Amino acid sequence: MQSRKRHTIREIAHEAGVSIATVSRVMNNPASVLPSTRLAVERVIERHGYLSHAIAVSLASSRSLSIGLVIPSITNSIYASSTQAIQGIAQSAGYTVLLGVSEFSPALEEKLIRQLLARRVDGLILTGGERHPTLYDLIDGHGIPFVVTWKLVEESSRRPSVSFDNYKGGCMAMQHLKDLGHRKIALICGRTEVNDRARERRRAYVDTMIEINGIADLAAIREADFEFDQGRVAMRELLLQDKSLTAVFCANDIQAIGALSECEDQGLRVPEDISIVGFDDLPVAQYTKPRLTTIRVPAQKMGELAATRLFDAIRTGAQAIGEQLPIDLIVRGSTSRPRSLE
Amino acid sequence: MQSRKRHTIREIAHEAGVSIATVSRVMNNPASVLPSTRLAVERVIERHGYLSHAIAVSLASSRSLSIGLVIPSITNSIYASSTQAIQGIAQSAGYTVLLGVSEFSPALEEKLIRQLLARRVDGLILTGGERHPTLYDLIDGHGIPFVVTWKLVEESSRRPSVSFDNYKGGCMAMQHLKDLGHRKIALICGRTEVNDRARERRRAYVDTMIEINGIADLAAIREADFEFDQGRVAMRELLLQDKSLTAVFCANDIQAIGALSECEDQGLRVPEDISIVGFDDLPVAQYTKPRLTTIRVPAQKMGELAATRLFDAIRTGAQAIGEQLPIDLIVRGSTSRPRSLE
DNA sequence: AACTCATATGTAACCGGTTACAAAAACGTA
DNA sequence: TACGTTTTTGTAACCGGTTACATATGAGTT
Repeated sequence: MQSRKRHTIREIAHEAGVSIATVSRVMNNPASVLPSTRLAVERVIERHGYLSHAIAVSLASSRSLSIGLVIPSITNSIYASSTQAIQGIAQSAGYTVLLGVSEFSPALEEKLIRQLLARRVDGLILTGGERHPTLYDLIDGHGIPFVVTWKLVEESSRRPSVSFDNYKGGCMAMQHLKDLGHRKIALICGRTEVNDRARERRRAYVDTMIEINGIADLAAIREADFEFDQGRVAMRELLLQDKSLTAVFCANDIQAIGALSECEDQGLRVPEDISIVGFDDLPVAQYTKPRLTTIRVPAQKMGELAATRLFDAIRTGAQAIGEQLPIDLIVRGSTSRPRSLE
Repeated sequence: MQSRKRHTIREIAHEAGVSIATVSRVMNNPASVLPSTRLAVERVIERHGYLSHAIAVSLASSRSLSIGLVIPSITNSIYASSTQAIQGIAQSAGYTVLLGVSEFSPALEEKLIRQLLARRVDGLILTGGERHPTLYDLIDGHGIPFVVTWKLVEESSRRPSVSFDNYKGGCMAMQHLKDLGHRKIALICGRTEVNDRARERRRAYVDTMIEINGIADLAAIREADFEFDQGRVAMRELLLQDKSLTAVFCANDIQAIGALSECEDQGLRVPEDISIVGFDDLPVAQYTKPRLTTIRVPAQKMGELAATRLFDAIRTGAQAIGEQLPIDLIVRGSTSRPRSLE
């Protein structure tokens, strides 16, 4: 059908015996062209398998029809599901998603954001709210809308976030353990120095521990990467350190599953000997043994809403509108009253 | 620092008192500019937070510095890990990844590929090998290199694939069950009409069953989506239908975990009462109870190699070079000899 | 001083579209 | 038939860079 040579609008126009403007119209606003002309042009386009040069279109029209998405990781399936949702909305709006993965590195994230701005994305979806103010200035300077996900940002900051409250979620998890009667609770979470979501959850842990015991023992905190094995190792260390532990709050399900597995390997029964609460409610949390008590976060919904709000902002030219989404404690089989209270 | 107004190379040039060509050189080939001039220009660039307009750069230089990646799903973490690998390689080569998610729909996939071609990606990474020949013609017509992943394509087809052999993997899994002494084996797999990987694995099942029993019972095959719950439902149906089943080959780990959970709920012990083999070796396969016997596929390695080969092809202008990657049977706790042979 | 040659910079055509505006064609009406 | 309107099409400036080529500058040689 199509030959090796790349076709341009001028060639199509010439062959159809019309001007380039007419070809452009046929592609963008067919109703504005006489049906007979349109048909003739369409035939030529079809015959050559002509696809308009989206880059040239972007340059000329100064709309890129693309948005940038920066996430810390894809393999952590919790980000995958919001990404998938964003992707779906963007796709059906005719937008392409330019993906950046920051691997939890602020420097890399900044580089990616610059790259995306250089590509003149029409909008930006970011993960987490913590970054250097000049980076926000840079984004503002380009006058493109953005929304922050996975991290609630105060209204007043003028940085719209479509997210849930990580601190609140952490409190719900901890409160659950407290209500069950646990006092000796440890924490396994992500690396707070590069992850403001983990930091919020950790803050919830600390505050609740102070509420319970008047003091929070920092030695009962383990920070690690989002991998099953890291959860396992952290759990092992905690058990070694304090035999009297009755519960662990794992600030994400991946680490919780690792911890769960370690307990089992050590002959500890969950929840009889030790209770475990996760965070995220990954699909797999219903398939562990026992099933995981966890905090359900609306990852997919958040992705959809973030994308929707971003497109609204792109359309109206105003700033995106943030929103706080609800979260739930999902009680399953991995938590119960501690032994001593049975 | 930077004002609301967008800056162009001409403004920078004017302010630095040089020509636009010089600014362009400072950005692309600093060594070709006198240090004093360069410094002056860089200062102006810095002061305004100027980022060159990547779209204009692409148009003028006819390189987009982007590649397209089309996958059927992100949430299935097996695609996530190859995607992450591709992303990493691309990023460090200064390329941006344009992501398309086809949701296992051939029509949507075609639309996405057209969109990516229109955006003039410098190369394309596709998932699976099966698509309409005219679509391949379209890609060839644009003269850009591509590589197929997740599906081995015959050398002769001139469609380079960086992949492993799904059929072989299926045979390894089935052979394992056969060697253990199983005869009544069921299959749970993906939807073969839209997934050529599932089709290959299914073919392996059928061939091995014929090898074992002289015939393959199609009633023992369940096709479903990649979700835990679908694996569970399929397993339930199979158990209802044939009590004498001693093993199930689940052509992916997600469904295998669902099936495992269903067995447990029904009071069947794995592997004593029933053996289960998965496929993919997701990280979580080591965290089920019992741990999952499965086929390890080199998802990450495949992503890295696919990207590397694609960039080689982009650089040389030749077609990409395919490669077959090895796979392994990982025997864990979910398989054993059937009861009758104990 | 005159001439070469290498290096640094500038000029302008070009990449492939969009779109404001002008021109032409078609239509309705007095 | 002539004229004002509306509809359809064409012309050309523009989007913001790259890059081939031309020109200017300066060092080195005789």
